[in-house]
Amino acid sequence: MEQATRRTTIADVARAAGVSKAAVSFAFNTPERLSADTVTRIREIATGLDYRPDPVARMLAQRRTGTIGILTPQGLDVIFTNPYFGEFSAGVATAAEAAGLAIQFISPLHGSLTRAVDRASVDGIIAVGLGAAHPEVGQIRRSGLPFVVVDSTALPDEPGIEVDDEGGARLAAEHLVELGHRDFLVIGIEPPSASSGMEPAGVTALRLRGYRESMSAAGIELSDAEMVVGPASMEGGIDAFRRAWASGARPTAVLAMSDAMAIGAMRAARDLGLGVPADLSIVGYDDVDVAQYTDPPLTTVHQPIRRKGEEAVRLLLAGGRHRDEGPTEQQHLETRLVVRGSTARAPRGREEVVDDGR
Amino acid sequence: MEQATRRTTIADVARAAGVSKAAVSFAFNTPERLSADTVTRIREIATGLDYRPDPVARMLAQRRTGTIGILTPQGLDVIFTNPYFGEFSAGVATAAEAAGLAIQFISPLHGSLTRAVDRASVDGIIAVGLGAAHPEVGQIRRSGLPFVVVDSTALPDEPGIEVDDEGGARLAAEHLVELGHRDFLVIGIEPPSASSGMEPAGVTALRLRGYRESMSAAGIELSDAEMVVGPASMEGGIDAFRRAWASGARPTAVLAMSDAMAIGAMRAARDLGLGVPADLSIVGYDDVDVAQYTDPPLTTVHQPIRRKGEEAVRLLLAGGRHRDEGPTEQQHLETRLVVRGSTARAPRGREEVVDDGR
DNA sequence: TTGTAAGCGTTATCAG
DNA sequence: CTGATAACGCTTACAA
Repeated sequence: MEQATRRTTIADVARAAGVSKAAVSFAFNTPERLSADTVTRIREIATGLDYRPDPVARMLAQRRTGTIGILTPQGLDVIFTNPYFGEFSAGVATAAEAAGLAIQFISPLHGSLTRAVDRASVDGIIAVGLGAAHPEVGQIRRSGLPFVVVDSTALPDEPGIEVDDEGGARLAAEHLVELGHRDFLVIGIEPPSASSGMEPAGVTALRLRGYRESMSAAGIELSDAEMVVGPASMEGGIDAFRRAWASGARPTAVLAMSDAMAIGAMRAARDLGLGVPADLSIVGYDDVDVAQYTDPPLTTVHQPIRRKGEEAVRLLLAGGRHRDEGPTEQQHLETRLVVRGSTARAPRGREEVVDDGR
Repeated sequence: MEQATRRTTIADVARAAGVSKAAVSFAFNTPERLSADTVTRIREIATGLDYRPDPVARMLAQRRTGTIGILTPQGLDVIFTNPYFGEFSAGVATAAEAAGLAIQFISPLHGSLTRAVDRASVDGIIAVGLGAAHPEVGQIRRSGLPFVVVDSTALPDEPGIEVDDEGGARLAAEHLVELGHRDFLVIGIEPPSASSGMEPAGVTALRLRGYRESMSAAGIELSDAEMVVGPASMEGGIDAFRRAWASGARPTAVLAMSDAMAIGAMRAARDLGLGVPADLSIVGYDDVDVAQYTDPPLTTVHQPIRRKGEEAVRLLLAGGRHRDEGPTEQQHLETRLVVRGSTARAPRGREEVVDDGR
């Protein structure tokens, strides 16, 4: 994979046009500094020679790459196939493109995120799902690169985008409680260290708290046995539900912390002969695009995923955090419940069993 | 978004260690060329000064970026939210990571793909879904960058990955014919120029031919009215089916050229009160992950999406095409039908109406 | 208006 | 075996 022939350089054009390299540069970047006809002459010769400035050389000279990095502790293979992340990236891409910036994914290289950060040539970083345990935050801060964090509640000191995870979870559980459910199964997202999960442990804690608030308001306590975790994927959801079922859980409602897992759980429940929502209600989280296309359509907590991405870029461009700089900026986004078809009143027969719920 | 303080450069380290810049470079890249203790001394000083080589400078000097580009005529927003592309990218990422390469998306910048190509700093390009109408192929070829094409049947002269699109389509239609269906609706992928579609017009033609082959083998001719196109997304599928329905089409089976569209069509059909597969059978194309999780699970044509990505990288690394070089290499991949729950025998009542099929 | 020359931070060449 | 020195290709003060 080597370049075959030598590219035309700015020197070639300069020589051919009988001008200096600077003139050629000006002809492209600051035409107003040159006489109109010199500009056209240079440009003609340049196109004739098929000259295109080398982007790398330009980056070095300008000391900017025109690229912003999306940093994640997960591998690209899981990132690219995760709808939540896809939509987030789409948001980032939209805003970046508008600003004329390219985007680059920074993901563990041969297992090392640190190495990946060192090798990445970007002007700023959007770190998503970084936990407090990730030393990369320090690394980035030391590097002096502006950065913002997303889905990283464990890093309250960093500038970043916040959404009301707890509030959303509260709404989800409340909805179920109002429908008469008392036997729950919570499906959480496994800590990022496990490498295949998509969202950070940070939001897991927050959402769990939200669930609990609504439940205890109704006099329900969630036991440890009523929660199971796994990677935020459809397979993860299937697996999680099966495990819970195998260990005796017989919920009438499940609260999944990601739509992907909710969809998986739905399939697993069906495979076990349960009707959704007749026998089992399911509420997801994120309101990913596909949530509208499952059958039944998924009741879930909506969060503005794409906007999160866009705002992250905006915040980064607006300053992010410079090394040793002042107070941090935070951006808050709303979350709301979207009731669709995967939830219904708790089944009659089961409702009896409720009170010994523990 | 500017860098705050100056980074430590190789010169700083050299000065501090009392050696030349070259020595410092060697200490990291070719330690064996230096005496053991000089190496450790230099390295200590380097880490003490928190020195990390500037990736851009390194790229310029080495004249390689360590990055391969994924080129698409669609915008990143559609790319990132399309499961087919996500899985393909995941494949590319896997192989790239193994080779220590980063990946970069090259997508129209302010509407211009050409501009994006010029600005991209990559060592090689994987172009997906480029039609013959895209002048970028010439641009890349002229640039001397190695490249391979994927999903670009219109470019038979370029090295690339081929899958048996036609054969897969044949199987899909055959399956339906065997189930007694005679009234079809084909949902195709809209030409790339329309900008929101995901897959190229090239495969549309190929798959259509496959459908037709199986049908005419059964004495069925597909009329123009029995085909509708749209962007390869779920919304595209909904819209396509609705349009067809509105203009009077009453098929018992639909052949969708992408799973996303098939899922959308399924939803649209349901919304119109049709049972799937009782009243309407649906076959998709691609066998994207989600196809397993719809209800009913989608019968579809499987193609090895991730492997396509991996093979593309392998082919690129193995040579791709250099400027003005010899014969092209091609890679062929299989395709097969996966029968799941979205297809069933044609409904009795309808089967009568068949023969006036046009 | 245009040219000169000094970087930008590495790696690679080539004497010592 | 080391270590100056020259690329690498472009931008950008500063001169002319």
